[in-house]
Amino acid sequence: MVEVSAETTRHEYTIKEAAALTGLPASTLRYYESIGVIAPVGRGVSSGHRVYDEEDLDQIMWVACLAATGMSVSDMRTYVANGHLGPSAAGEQVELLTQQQRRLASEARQLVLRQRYVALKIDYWHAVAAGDDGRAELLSGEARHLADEIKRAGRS
Amino acid sequence: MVEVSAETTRHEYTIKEAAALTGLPASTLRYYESIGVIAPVGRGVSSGHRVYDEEDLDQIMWVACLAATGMSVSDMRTYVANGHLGPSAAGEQVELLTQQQRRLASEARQLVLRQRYVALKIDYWHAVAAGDDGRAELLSGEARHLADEIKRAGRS
DNA sequence: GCTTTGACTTCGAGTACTTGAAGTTCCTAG
DNA sequence: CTAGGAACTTCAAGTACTCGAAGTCAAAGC
Repeated sequence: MVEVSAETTRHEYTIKEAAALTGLPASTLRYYESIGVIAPVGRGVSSGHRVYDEEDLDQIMWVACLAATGMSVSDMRTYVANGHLGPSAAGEQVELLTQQQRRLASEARQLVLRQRYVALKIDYWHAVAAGDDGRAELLSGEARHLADEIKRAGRS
Repeated sequence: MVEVSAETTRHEYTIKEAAALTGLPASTLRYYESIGVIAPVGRGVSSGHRVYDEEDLDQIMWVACLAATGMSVSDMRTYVANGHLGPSAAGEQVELLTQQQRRLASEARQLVLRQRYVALKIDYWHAVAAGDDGRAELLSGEARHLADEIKRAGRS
């Protein structure tokens, strides 16, 4: 069907793979493309399906960083249009990726707290079901304390 | 203007105070009330403004916790409704919470992989900026390998 | 060769807030 | 007592996805 490229092996990805790689859902990738935040992606000749290459992935990663730092889509569009995107802005890329790294770390911390909170609540309801009011009371207090911790972590 | 409280001090709060105490914006409190996630709040007789008491605050705290764990509003509504039923609804509560726990665990796995990916991308751009094409190539390959891993994890 | 399965496509509607407009009401100060 | 401003009210529209329906395309099984 498709003849093999003679020289470089060009890595290509489906939208699902691109989504897994960049952390953005496939629906969001389509949405971003439709509103012009990311450049139009190439299509498979016969299928019409989106085909992402490494360059696309770098671009999406960059946009994902902008989105993660709380930039609105209209601002992102402007920023991307102003040519801040691409290898020439490597320094800027690193800075935003570092920011993204911090955000992911914070997200991970919050996730752990939430997991503990949910686990606590499950214990609580088990205690209630077992009629152990003393233990239920204790766990309820613990959950409340943890809720405060979650809120504190969320503000950071 | 000084009210003569007969016995106990009844704590009452404006929507702004309730927002500050529970961590949810005032607009969200109004929204949650309008869709029935929290019970209708009492109103000032002459002003028509919302007046929150301690019980309201407890309920909102609880809903804020559910929201923080990423639960949908319709699930929250069910959950809160069941909460008033006491121990008899414990089974359903546990089921909902266990579902939430699984979701959070999967999210955590994805997060770790994404952190590694971003770290790799930072190293990559450092290498590009330094003109170290060999290292850049190497890191690019590693990123691709990690991409496969993320792809595998995404299927679970 | 045909059919089924599954991933992709677009498009329009739904979700969970969020913001803005326009209109009260509360409070403070002159 | 009255004027001004902050804070509240509702309601409508905007935002940034997110989902479901209906259709297309390609490889695997019979």
